[in-house]
Amino acid sequence: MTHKTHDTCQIKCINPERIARTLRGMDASSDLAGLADIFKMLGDVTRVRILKALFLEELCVCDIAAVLEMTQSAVSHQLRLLRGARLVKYRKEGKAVYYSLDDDHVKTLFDQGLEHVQQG
Amino acid sequence: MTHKTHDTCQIKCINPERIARTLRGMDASSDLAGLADIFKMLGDVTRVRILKALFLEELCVCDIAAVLEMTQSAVSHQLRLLRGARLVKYRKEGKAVYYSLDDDHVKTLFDQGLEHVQQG
DNA sequence: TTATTATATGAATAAATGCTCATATATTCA
DNA sequence: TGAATATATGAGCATTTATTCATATAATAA
Repeated sequence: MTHKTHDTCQIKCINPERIARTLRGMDASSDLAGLADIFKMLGDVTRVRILKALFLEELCVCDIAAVLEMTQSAVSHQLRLLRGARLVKYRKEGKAVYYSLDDDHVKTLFDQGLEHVQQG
Repeated sequence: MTHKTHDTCQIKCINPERIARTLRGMDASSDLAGLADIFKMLGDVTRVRILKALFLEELCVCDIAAVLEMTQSAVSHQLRLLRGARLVKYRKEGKAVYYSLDDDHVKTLFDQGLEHVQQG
């Protein structure tokens, strides 16, 4: 992921005008790295399954673990990432922590993604 | 990524009915792994930048490399993945290979993603 | 208090991933 | 033909990442 590119393309390029034009368009587009991060967050089977489960029903951590047939620890680690991305919210009830979709934010993210890739 | 879960959740779970209900809903939802793969493909800055550039203009490989300030090799490797996901198409012209967005397929993917995560 | 239960988290590990380097495959041109 | 150009690709490497294991934190119950 983070091999920094040090040197510029050495190849004699075919069409400098096209490159310049594209570069101007690229500058205009704001945060492509942030956009990639959004997709990266959704690009994991476990996280997608968790989101799907939470779409169906509010669940505590050990319920999610049972549904996915995974350890509590693995689920908890992924929930932390989803929390960080504000894709899920939670409430405490005694010892249990109940997670649910943060619907508005999920929708916002999708709209952003759609908008970006479809028209710039 | 591929640490297979061997044993089932050992914790005494809080609500078996909720788990059963959720499991029925999960079964109904088809290909969550495929859905995650779609997002994974879009979850990389280089690939997002390539798609953005190709949204703006049809470009040959060395043009893309110049725009992104990356090596031809790095770009070519990513183009291979994008080709495999049918997010881009290409045509040959002499020595050059011109890439462009496979718009219909990009749109289809987004619609699928949206549909899946938003309602099931 | 102590024991139990539910969750969170740091460290370690294995697998995946993106890039570089070298090289192979076309294609064009002299 | 041989040289130059454009692209593709395999191997190797470093980084990232998802999981496991052990343990910490917090809440409840005895």
